[in-house]
Formats: sequence, structure tokens, C-alpha cells
Amino acid sequence: MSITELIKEGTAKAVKDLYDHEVNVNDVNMNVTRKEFDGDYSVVVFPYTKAAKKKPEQIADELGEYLVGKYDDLTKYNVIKGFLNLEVSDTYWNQYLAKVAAQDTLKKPAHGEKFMIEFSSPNTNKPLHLGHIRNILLGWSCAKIYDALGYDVIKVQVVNDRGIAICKSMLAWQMMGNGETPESAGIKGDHYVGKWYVEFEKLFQAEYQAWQKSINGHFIFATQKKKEQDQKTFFKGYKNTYFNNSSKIGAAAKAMLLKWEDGDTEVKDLWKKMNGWVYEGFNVTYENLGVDFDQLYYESDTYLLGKDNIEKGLGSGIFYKKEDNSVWIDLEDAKLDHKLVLRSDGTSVYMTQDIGTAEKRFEDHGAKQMVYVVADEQNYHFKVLFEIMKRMGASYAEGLHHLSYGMIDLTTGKMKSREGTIVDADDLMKDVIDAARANAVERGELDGLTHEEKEDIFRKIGLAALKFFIIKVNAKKRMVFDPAKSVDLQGDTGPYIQNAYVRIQSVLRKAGEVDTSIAKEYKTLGETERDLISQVFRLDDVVQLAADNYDPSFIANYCYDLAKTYHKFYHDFRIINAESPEAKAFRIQLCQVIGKTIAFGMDLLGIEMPEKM
RNA sequence: GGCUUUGUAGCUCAACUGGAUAGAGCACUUGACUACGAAUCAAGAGGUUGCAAGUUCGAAUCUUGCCAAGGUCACCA
Repeated sequence: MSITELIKEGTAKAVKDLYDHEVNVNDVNMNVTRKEFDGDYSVVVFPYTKAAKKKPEQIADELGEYLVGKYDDLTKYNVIKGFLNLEVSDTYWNQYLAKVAAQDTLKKPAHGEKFMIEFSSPNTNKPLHLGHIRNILLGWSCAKIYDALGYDVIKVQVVNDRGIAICKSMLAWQMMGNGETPESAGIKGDHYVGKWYVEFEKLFQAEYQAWQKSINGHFIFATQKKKEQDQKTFFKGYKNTYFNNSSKIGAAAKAMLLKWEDGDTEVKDLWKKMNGWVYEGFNVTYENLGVDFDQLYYESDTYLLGKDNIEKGLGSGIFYKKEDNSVWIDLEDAKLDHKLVLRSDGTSVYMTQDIGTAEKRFEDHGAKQMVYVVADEQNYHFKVLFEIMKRMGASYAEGLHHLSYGMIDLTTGKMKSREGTIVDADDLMKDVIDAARANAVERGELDGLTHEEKEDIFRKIGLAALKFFIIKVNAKKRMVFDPAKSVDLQGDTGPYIQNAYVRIQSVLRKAGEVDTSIAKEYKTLGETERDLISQVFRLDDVVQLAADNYDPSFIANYCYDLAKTYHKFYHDFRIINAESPEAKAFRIQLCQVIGKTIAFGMDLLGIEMPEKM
């Protein structure tokens, strides 16, 4: 039994014995003792005042007396207000440290339960940007966390490879590309295709602007504007209607999409070629970011799925049909209104596809848990989707989860493609690595290493700064991204934690072979030493908490706290020249365990540790 | 307007899910490198947790009402 379980169980037993009152072990209110007080764990005794009919201080005193008298692992207690502070024995901590030191992995054993997680989900008409990075880091980290808990994790990427957007790029390239390729242009494939998407938008805007000044444009504005609406706002809102109804270039793009749907070979070939360029580019980005996927689903394969499910649901009365043949679901009793699932012409919508894809994924892998990492603008969509799956009787409906995260704002405002304020993923990674390189070169700790070794370290440091900066923020919160701060290397940052790890490796290298078997003879643990072990003890809880909440930020903050305590320990205690052989053995073992724990925790965030920096 | 999320130090974030005097980093002021790496440590200053009620022994956290910001209310994806 672990020390926290022991305290909870002991407290429940004590309350029963002393006051004849039943307490559920899990209801015992206990937390880590605050820094300013003595002790390791604190039990809150207020809840027992009624049953005991005594003052909190007296209850705490009696419970403390009981616990310390009964359990050897608890050595001392003190009472402040209604809080019972308990001190854990040095022996317990020492044995716990030795136990962790002996483990070759901190992962939980595999139990075979499947966990599927979808993240990234890019469109193929544009390169990845900062928003994707947050998405990818969250998805990747959650996958790692569930893997560490013993799940069989399946990482999925859904590629939105079809639709009007990619047709725009294709059309622009066809019109103006003259057979150019990313290679001949010297541009990364995804950026290259993105360039043509922008070219299309330019053409369209030029056409749209001209139209606005034409007689037709004036007529539409005069007849359709809402009162008090100025020309600019009106035409902003009218853009899609114009694209669909009046635009020549829009008509051409739509014609291309229709050809694509008809399986026109010329269009399909072009589509394959340009998507191929994009995938090459994406793969480079993913590799630089250090992530990969187990399975890819292409929307071009799945966009027709779901219709059968709708048919089936119509039969069983889950959906209903309107006079115009469109199919709907009534979710008013779940406070979700009515939702269209099939158009009047029988074609599917986004929701239809998602229903079909969910079914297909379950058929393919049988994962009872499926997580979608998607920005919070789609909260409503997923509420509806999950409700529909439940009503359709999907066996896995309870295991569906939307990992919703807030969008990223820049210090200068929102990211908007129209205003050119998109932060490109490739540029960003290059910038952080450059910053790390500049800093490390100035420091000069890496002299003597080869060029490749150095570059590898710069990459690890730069990415650690970027990744940690993003992932330390609670996932569901909107966050502000300041490029200057994302390359910070001091304070609450990835490199700060890496530095703790590097110091540990440096000490261990210098110490050489040390016999740690006498570590248990060390009986006078200092406060910071106890803190470190009790923090290592917390790891399991933190990982579980992060998993339950689908939020890696818990682990990021934990790693920072641990590194901070280690830095303090490093400053306050001599390790290699410790006051006694036992103390040295103990501290070396402590360094090993902290190093292992930091590396483990950071790996769950997708952050690598360098040996030197 | 309906539904929904978020308001914590100048800035960026925490607060172990209702517990003790709300904590970190950055920026600012100061001290510590001839002891294992100063990307470090130590200290100072910085707060009416948007506002107001309520529940509770106890509220940043729960409830309600305001205020502010974001999202969403497409036969788009």
C-alpha cells in the first residue's frame, strides 16, 4: 500500500474507532502539506466535527495520535487550525526511492484496451500553421499519456484532401503554373500548393472588386442590403453567394469539383499530383516536429460514408424526413435543436460523413475510446455528433470524446489568413532552433562536439522551448502566443527543465561508478531531498489526472516543479563530495531517479532531452 | 438575441478539482560563480481573483444576476 492510501485508510479507520462514524476512504480529504508548515501530507478534519462533536483542533490531535501510534511509516504530526500535518518516515521515502530506481520503465504494463485519437486533420490546400501545432502537440501528448497507462494507442490523421479548396489551388496552377513543380520552383510542396491557393484568391478578389463596381453589383447592394449597412460590410457577407452564383472563376472551380466527383481522369491526375506535393511537405513538417501517425483516413475515401446509417436510422425513427426530402434529427430534448443530416438532393453534409467515419473507424480498430482533437469552434458540432451516435445505439458512444482546445491569439491580435497574420509552422520551428543555436554558441558549452551533434542539440532545445510554451497552457483555454517569449530559455520554459536534466547527466558522468546499495543507510533526509521524493511519488497521480482530463498541461507544470526543486537541491547539497558515503550514494540515486522522471514526463509531452546543452 | 466558453500581479500562466497567508516565470530592484554546469540559486516589490449577492466551518473554484471578451447558431467543412 502506498503512503497516501495508508493515510486515507488509516484516517477512515481512526474516525470509525474513535467516533464510531463511517467514512469512505476516497472521501478522506488529504493533500500535500504547504511549504510553510512541517510535514508531508495534511488531512483536513473539518468534515468530522459533526460526528465527533468536538473542536477541529482536538479531532486533529486525536487522529494524529492514533495514526502515528499505529503506523511506523508516520513519525510525527502537528496540528494547525483544522489541519493535521503528518510526517512520513525517512525509511519510507528511502525505500520508495530505491524502488523507483530499480524500475526500468515508469510506464504501466500493457492491458490491451484500445484508445484511438485523431489529431492534426489538415486541409491539403495550405501548409500547417501555429494552430495545427497546438492541435498536434495535444494529440501527440495525449497519445503518449494513454500509451504510458498501458493502452493500445492508435494515432489517426484525417486528411481533408477534397472539396472546393483544393480545386481552387488546382485551377490556379492549371491557369498560370506552366507546368512548374515544387522542385523546379525550389519551394516545399505544401507551401507551393498553398501559393496557388493564394493566387486563386487574388484572382477572385480582383474579379469580385470589379463586379462590386459594376451595374449588377450596385443593383444587388441597393436591393439586398440591410438598412444602415455600408457597402464594405455588405459585400463581405455577400462573398460566398457571389462565389456560388455569379463568379466566373468560382464557376470554373465548382465545375472542376463536379468533374472530380464524376471521376474525370484529367482532374483526378492533377489532384493526385498536387496532393502528392502537399503530403511530401507535410511529412517534412511532421518529422521535424517529431510526430507520426498509425493510420490515415482520406476524406476522398470517406466523404460518401454515413448515408447507409441515415437510412437505417430513418427506419427506426431516429431521423425524420421533410417534404423536400431532406433528412433531420430532432435533438430538442437534449437542448440541441434540429439538425440536418442529409440534403434534399440526397447528398451528405459534414455531419453525415462524421457519422459514417466513426462507424468505419470502429469497424477497423474496435477502439471503445475515440478522441477527436479539434478546436473549440466545433464544440456544438461534436455535441450533436455524439448525441446522434448515442441514439443510433453505437456501442462505443460513451467513449467518444472531443478534446476541445482554445484558439491561439497573437500579441497583435487574432491569426487571420486574410490579413496575412498566420504563423507558419515551418518558419516557427526554424526560428526557435535559430534562437537556441545563437544562444548556445554564445555560451560555448558544446565545443568539441561534431556539427551534427550540435545541430541535434539546438533542435532539441529550440523545439523544447516552443512545445513547452504551448503545452503548459491548459488545453481548453484560449492562449496568447508571443513569438519572442516562445524562444525564451530561462524560467518556466522547456530548456529550464532540460537544463536540470543536463546537470544531472553531468553529475552522473563525473561521479562515475557509485555503489548505491548503501543509500538506505542515509537517515537524515533534508527538506529538499524529501520534497523531491514526494514529488516523484506524485507522478502516477499526475499522469492519471492528465489522462482523465485529456490535458497534458498538468504534466508540463509537474515537470517544471520537479526541475525547480532539483535546481534548488543541486544548489544546496553537495552530491559527489557529500558529507558521508551514504549521503553520496543516496544523492546519486536521487539524481538518477529525478533524471529518469524528468525524461519520462517530458517524453509524454513530446519533448526530447539532450545530454549536454 | 438563444446556447456556450473564458475573465487571477504590468505581461504570460498556476493553484493537486471546496481547504491554510492565492503561487510561478518574464519585466523591474538587489545579492551569490576558485565546490558537482549561473540556461542556476537567494531576496525585494507587485493582488478587493471582472462586479454583486448566495450556499459553506471554509469560495478563485459551487449557485444566481449583472459587466466584458471569444465561439456558435449554413442544405460550408
